[in-house]
Amino acid sequence: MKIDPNSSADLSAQIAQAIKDSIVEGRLIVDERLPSEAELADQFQVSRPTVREALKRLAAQSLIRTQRGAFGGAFVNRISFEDAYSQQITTSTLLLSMNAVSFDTACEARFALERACAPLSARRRTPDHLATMRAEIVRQSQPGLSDETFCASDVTFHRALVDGAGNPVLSYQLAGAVEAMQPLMNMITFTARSREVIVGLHTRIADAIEARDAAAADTALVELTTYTMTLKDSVMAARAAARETLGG
Amino acid sequence: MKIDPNSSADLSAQIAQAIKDSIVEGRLIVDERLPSEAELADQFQVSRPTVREALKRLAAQSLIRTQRGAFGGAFVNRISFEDAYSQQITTSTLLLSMNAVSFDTACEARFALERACAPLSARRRTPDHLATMRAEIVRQSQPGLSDETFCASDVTFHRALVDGAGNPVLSYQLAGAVEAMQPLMNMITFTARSREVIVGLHTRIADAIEARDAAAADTALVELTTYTMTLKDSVMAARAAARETLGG
DNA sequence: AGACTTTTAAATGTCAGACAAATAAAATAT
DNA sequence: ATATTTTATTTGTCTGACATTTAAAAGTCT
Repeated sequence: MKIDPNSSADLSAQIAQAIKDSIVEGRLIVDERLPSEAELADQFQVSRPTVREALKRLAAQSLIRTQRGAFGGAFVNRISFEDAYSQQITTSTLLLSMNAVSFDTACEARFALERACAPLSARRRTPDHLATMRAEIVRQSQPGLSDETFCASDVTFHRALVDGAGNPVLSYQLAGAVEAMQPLMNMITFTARSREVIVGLHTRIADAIEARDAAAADTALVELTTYTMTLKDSVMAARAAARETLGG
Repeated sequence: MKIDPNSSADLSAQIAQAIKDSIVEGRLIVDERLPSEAELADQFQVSRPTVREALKRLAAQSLIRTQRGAFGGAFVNRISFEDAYSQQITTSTLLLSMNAVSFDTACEARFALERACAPLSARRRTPDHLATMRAEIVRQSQPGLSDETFCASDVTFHRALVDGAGNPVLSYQLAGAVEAMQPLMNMITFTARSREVIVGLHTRIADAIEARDAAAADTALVELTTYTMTLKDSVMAARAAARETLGG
């Protein structure tokens, strides 16, 4: 692990990259202890605060964890799905909220990925997954639900569908797509009528998953996609009209 | 933004979380300048090194960037797809390499997601995407290619297929799944015979995408999935047999 | 001998103060 | 008007110190 003191990059960034490379390429293995901060400072010929900044960069990516006290130190972390989930959700949310992505693009990606999970979910879902879906459908049918609650329930429903596939990698990938869409979905479920339609489609999806009927699940998902896009278009049109009225 | 000095968590972690929340929830917007390190230290009632550790955590997640000099400082970063890609790839690679995921699970996820892209790619692929796919097929047909080169080309081929869908969110999601699989794929393409079959299937996929035939592309992808799993099983069996011989 | 308590050493967490280096605005000189 | 120099601000880095945590080691009591 070498660093270049004359490089334009920060020393702490270079050190973090060097250690990261060691982890990714397997030179440092899970639960292995890194040298102490003082030793690292000595090895890289920098001060301890610089080493610490590098270690904090790695900790922020869940690549290491630190423990205080004698025989403490920095240890290579076995990255968990939970860690990966939350990173994924944060990144996806920011990508969408910073307007780098249109609603259409995000929506298309989300439903394309979800359709990929549906056949697997039809085959492998457990009674637990089904129970979650049914429970959320009941919740969504309650009158007077806030948009936030409705959409949170929507997310739970779809995550149960995805988790039903029994593939943690798919769950991890979809977590970002589904959760990040929630704020965007909030704005299109404000009428009782649109909620009714969504609940109806959710019921058809749950029925199909229960019957292990992949084709029916796919059909319902496609309809939900189409309906979501339609709703979004009408919301946009209504807003444009409102602006027109105000402007004129 | 408040922090609790008596909490068990590090001050720098708390500060990083507080600022992160401000960004995710929109109180800090893209390109907005954060207070200087000295001001932050004052606000949070901590020292500058502690503030710096917090900022480095955020920089590691591409949430902020820093600039030296007068009128420099820390600015909220507009997260780019490139940043998101590389984070995604690192996380996925680590998840797989740390053995949290079996080959079967990773493979299933990868091809399920890829099948989700294929119909979109058949509809929207540009001549550029097709040209990349064809070029990589030619490369893969060359004799004497190293496993690494063959698999790197494989990744490029599949990324062209995915990018053909013209949906950056899908490309971003798939980047992790496809790239992270590469090291695992390396071990199953060591015979000329298996490469021939893979190239044949790639050709069928490219043909289908060129003809905008989504169904044919899907069929070929399914066959590629099956074949990949078969190859992996035979590799595993061969290894087990080799161990048996050595052990007996 | 065994169980409990105290000591100790090592490591991270935090702080204070200083200087270096970069950078853009402001002031100055041409 | 342009080019150069100065200056103030801010991040990057270093040194040295102390606080806190922790587990092993040593000591003490039964």
